[in-house]
Amino acid sequence: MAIETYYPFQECEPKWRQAWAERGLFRAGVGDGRPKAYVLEQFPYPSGKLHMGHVRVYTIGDALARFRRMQGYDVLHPMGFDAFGLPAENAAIKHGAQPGEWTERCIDQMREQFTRLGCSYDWDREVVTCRDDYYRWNQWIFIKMWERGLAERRKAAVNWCPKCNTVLANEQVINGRCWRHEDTDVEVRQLDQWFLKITDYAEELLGDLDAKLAAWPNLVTAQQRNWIGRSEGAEVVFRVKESGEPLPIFTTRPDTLFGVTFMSIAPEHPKIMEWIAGKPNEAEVKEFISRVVHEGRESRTDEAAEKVGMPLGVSAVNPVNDEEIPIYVANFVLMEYGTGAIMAVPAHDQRDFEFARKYGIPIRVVIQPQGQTLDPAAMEAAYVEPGVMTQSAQFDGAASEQAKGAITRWLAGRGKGEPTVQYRLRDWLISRQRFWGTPIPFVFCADCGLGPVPIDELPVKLPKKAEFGGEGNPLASVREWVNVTCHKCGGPARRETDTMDTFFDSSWYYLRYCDAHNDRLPFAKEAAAAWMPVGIYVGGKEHAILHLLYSRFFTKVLRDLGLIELDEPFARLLCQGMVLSEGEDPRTGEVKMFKMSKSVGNVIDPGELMDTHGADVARLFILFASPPDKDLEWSETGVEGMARFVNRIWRATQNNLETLRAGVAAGAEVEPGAVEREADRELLRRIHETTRRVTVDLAEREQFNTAIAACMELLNALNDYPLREGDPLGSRLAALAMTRLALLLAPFAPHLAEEVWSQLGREGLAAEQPWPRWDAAALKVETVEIALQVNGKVRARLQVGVEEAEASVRERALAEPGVQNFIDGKQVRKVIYVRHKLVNVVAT
RNA sequence: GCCGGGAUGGCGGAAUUGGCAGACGCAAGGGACUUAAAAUCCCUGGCCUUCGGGCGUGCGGGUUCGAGUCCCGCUCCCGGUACCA
Repeated sequence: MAIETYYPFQECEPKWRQAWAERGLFRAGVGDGRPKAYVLEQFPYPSGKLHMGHVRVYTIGDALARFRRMQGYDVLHPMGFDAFGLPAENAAIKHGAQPGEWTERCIDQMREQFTRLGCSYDWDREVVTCRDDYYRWNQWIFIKMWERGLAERRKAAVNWCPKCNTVLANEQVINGRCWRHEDTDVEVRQLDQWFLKITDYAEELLGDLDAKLAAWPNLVTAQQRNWIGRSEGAEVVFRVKESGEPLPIFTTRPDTLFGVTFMSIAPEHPKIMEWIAGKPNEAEVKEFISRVVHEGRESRTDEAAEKVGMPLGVSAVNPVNDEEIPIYVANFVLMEYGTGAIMAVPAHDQRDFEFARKYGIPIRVVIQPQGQTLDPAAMEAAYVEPGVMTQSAQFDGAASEQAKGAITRWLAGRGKGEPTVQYRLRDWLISRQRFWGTPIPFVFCADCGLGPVPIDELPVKLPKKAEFGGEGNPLASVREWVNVTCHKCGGPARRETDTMDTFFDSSWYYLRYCDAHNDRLPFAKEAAAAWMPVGIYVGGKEHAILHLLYSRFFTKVLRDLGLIELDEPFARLLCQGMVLSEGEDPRTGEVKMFKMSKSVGNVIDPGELMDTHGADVARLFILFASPPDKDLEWSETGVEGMARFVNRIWRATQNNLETLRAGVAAGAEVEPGAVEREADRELLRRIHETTRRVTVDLAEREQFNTAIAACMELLNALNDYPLREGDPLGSRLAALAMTRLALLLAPFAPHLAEEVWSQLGREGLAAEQPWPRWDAAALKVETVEIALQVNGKVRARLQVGVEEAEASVRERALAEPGVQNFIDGKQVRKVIYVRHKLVNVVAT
């Protein structure tokens, strides 16, 4: 009989995908009372092509979903497309197509690739954000937010990317540059824009990180904590000497108030122009401000940038001691944070210190380090640590940490200040001057002003066609779309042409999956309650702030709108690492591991990989090569090694097909009590041990690499097992091992699992089998090998009975020649006994 | 600077609660089969060694009978973030 040496994945894989589809195995919520589980991966932008990073996330998610399904859960494992956004619009400009047509083509291609990878999605629930049956609910939610005062249009200094031709959210500005255009500095413009008041939720977003997201990676919660940036301090009301008007500042160091020797305010501060109008220094100050502002935010906010300023010729009065101090305009003060004005304490703040030295402003020490005395003239840097209060009137001698509260209370008692909390988090700017997004459903009427489109007129659909490539937002040039009649007065009105940030779309899509076809609401409350929260969410850490923070915000808003009863959307979060491969740095020529990218020339195409080795080898390799949260180093030889593993399984099946089938026919279940021979017991123990390890790795640890390693060990054990002709128990055992291996591999290599399952003559599909259980009785051994140590070093080993008494083990251990040699001539001080592990003899 | 993560053979990585470091795989060397190669199968392998043993998880200390694992102090690497008052 000719034996097939290679697993014929080309024939097997499509066959099993069809079988799954026909059985409808992946449909969720078919109402049979099984417990529910929600496994979700971040949906992709439909570029048209899966890259290796996609393969990694979706393989991880699919393995978890398949596992839970076999465990008996009713699993919701959906997929969709984050389909609005600039690339489609750029493609439209480049190829002369409409963004919608281009996007739908890409979606078809990607859906095909997902299927080819063997992903077990419930496609009935597909969500595509650029279709009006989805984005109408964006508009609906937006209007509900507006009604609650959570969405508003206002004039503000906003970030503008000249390449995207649109504004950006704060979260989309990285080091002063556009998140999509690393080479493009963001400009600041004063514009009327739509904001979502995420700052209203700052405290809850922060608090729930600790209270409810203990199962999230530290990396993500820490980044969110930083981003929200809560600072406790005090608002202190200084007064302008000349006019008496209040000039509040925010500080986290009220303990240093007596050391204030000047004040700095932001160049954009609205008071400046009032103060200098008609003064001799007016031209000079204006020139300075103009220079600083034009210098650009990027260089101005660089910490290394020189601190420069200019006195305004106006003084402030310090509320703690009525001292008059000069007010400077300074380049490093930000208008957006606090009040745009800061009290300056050169002795205890490094920036103020540098500034004071540069402009000859006095430095007054008000906090002394324990047991030392600082001399302002000799200081080389500000002293920023806590210490003992000095030169601070009645607070002298107190610990500075205590004085913070004391001084704040003193101020509050006199109406000169109060404790406050500042956040770094800014409101979310969500309007974009682009075509390919959800139209913001508002209308401007010259008489009635700004108003929402009535709910029953939603969706406001994008026009089917627009002209791309011209100036500005293409939407604005579609006259018949823009010009409408006001629903209040019937007069002429104009649609808002801004569209929503695509992060709006992705902030609630996971809820839509719960009830994807609802045409009355975004989703029914009961449907969301049935599935939410997402049990495990798999995705990249690049969304640690953006998408994950916005989604948390939306969940809380939707809760407050009464749509759900849920505080946090994602119970667990798994952030997978990047896929790297060897490449050559285009600049330095250095050869090392890089993230796959065209510029480095180290991209591996998943399509080609699946052509060569099949989907299962791709899946297995990507899960095996590295733990999921670490970066993965691509290795062609590693992939080949995985193909060898798959072929070994195949051969182990084919070489003994008759025997294995006979074993299956005879009932491939073997009770632990029924085995006598050592080799049989060993194989049975291995089967159960592997079951245990794979189950624990999947259920509790999300460690696929060790789970697959365990499967490899089981195969090795089976290959070493002396399977003989005419040994019914042996053939049943081997059949059990092989069928078990198929089931344990089913989450990782689903096609292969089906093929082995069916080759061995088992009924049904592997994917619908219950997840195997392990039997503790089969894990039992009669003897274990323990280590014998002398002074902590292993000197011998000993086989001991599992039930053997401690005294007996101690006695035999001491009698071992390997131990005796090392305690000879020494005195035994102590003998440590650890059951089933070791005996350690302490001798000197 | 601050926050988070890491450092284990030639390489990717294991070690689940403080208990035999290096599972599993890759690469390597040797052998079998073959006219030959590929494929496959078998064997070897942390380093050093005077073959007794010694040394080994980034470095230096500590706790412990025992430390990759816990504590203190460093170094380096990766990621995030930063004139945030």
